[in-house]
Amino acid sequence: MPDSPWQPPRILLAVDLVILTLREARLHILLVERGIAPFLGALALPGGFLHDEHEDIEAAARRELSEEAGLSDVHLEPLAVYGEPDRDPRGRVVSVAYLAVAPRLPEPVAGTDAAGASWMPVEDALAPGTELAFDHRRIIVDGVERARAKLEHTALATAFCAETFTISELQQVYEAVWDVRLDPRNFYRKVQGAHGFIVADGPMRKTPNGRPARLFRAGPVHVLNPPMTRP
Amino acid sequence: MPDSPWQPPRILLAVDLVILTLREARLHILLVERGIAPFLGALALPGGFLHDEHEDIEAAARRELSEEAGLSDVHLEPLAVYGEPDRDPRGRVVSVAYLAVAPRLPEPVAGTDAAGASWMPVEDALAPGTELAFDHRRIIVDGVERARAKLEHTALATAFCAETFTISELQQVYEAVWDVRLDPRNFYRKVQGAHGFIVADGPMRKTPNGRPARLFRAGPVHVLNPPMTRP
DNA sequence: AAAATAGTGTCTATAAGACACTATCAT
DNA sequence: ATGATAGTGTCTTATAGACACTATTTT
Repeated sequence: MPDSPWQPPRILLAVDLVILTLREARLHILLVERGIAPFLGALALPGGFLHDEHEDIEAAARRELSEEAGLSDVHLEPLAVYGEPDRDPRGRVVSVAYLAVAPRLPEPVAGTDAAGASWMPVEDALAPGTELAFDHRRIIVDGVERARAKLEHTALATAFCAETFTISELQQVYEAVWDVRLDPRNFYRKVQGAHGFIVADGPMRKTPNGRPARLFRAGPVHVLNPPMTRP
Repeated sequence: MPDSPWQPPRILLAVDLVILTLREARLHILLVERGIAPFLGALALPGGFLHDEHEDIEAAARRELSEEAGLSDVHLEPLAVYGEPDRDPRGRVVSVAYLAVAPRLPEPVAGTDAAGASWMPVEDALAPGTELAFDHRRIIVDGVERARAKLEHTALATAFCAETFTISELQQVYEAVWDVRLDPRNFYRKVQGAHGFIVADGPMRKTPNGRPARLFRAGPVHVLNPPMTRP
């Protein structure tokens, strides 16, 4: 008697989000505390399963971004796929990870699903003592490394800033993500030399302390030329 | 009465392979002609569905590499995920694309599943007149762009070469993938200056025409420092 | 010898980092 | 005035490309 015809297996598809922002000049990531097994109580990336068979994957990522983090209109890009057969003890789950970058914002909105989410310095999140669910440590490492690399030759840094920003605020982004100190004077000329990276936003000014700085906004160019080289 | 509890949807997972090599100093890609609908008769990337629920995704890519292309032991790395809801008319299929780079090889082995596969210049594959299945044109573009970018700061170029190679062979890789002409003398010094990129393979020699060249093999370093900059 | 490719040396234009200096604010 | 940050100018050094030149082979 003939075998029943071979059918490809069906698997579960999840999205996970590495959401980065800057707080107090340090790189932070948004993590949620898991309320159910497995990894109950451990920290995890915001994310979840595809809602239905026809949902677009990036749309699912934006939905989770909104539901779990209360964020919209932030930079979002595919990061990688994580599909090890045993990465989820409940069964075969393939996850598409996204990298999101948000400007400086207040705490995750309490009273929403985002209430369980909190910003944590990336350094702490990756410290040996921090218990992270699934393979999320690896995903965070990959996401941070992606951000570091993209700062070099794309305008990603502006996604960490508000609509308008000063050059020294932009410098803080580079210093926090790369974890280095940069010379403000050379940084100033370098960032100005990358055509279309940033454009002046009127002769407006601002006053933290010291001479007021000119305000800029993200320019039309997303690929930096020349690139910002890491020391 | 209560709704039945929500269950996440299950989807089909495929792998697709962008397999690049060098033939006659031009960048080629391995394509198969589809023998079944949809896109019957169109060219497509080698690939297929996950075999069973427990198969590792990269293992599936290597399996297809062997079954459809007769290749083993070649460079293989994840490229991206393609999951548009309507990318496959048969239903929801999410594909994980891989980039493979093979050294110069004879034709795909006839008499195997690879018989239907053939090497084609990338330029021809991407020409407007070429009919490609699914979203494979986009995947090829992404794969080639990935190769171009990785040549700059990794040792990927050596994956296009045999075990040992001359510096001018390595230069041909860069010229074909980047589609530029490079000065052999500056290339020579530059490639030598990237520590650990290539190492001499004895004082051996070789004879195409002109002075014999020294032979090298891939060095231990995979991240180039300084990088090979594109003109 | 001529042609061809391998390999070395050197010059020049440019870019990157160090850092002195000026400008404009708060106190 | 002092301190702080913004912004400009300049010098030095490292690097990328142009290209002359030597070396070693085949025909």
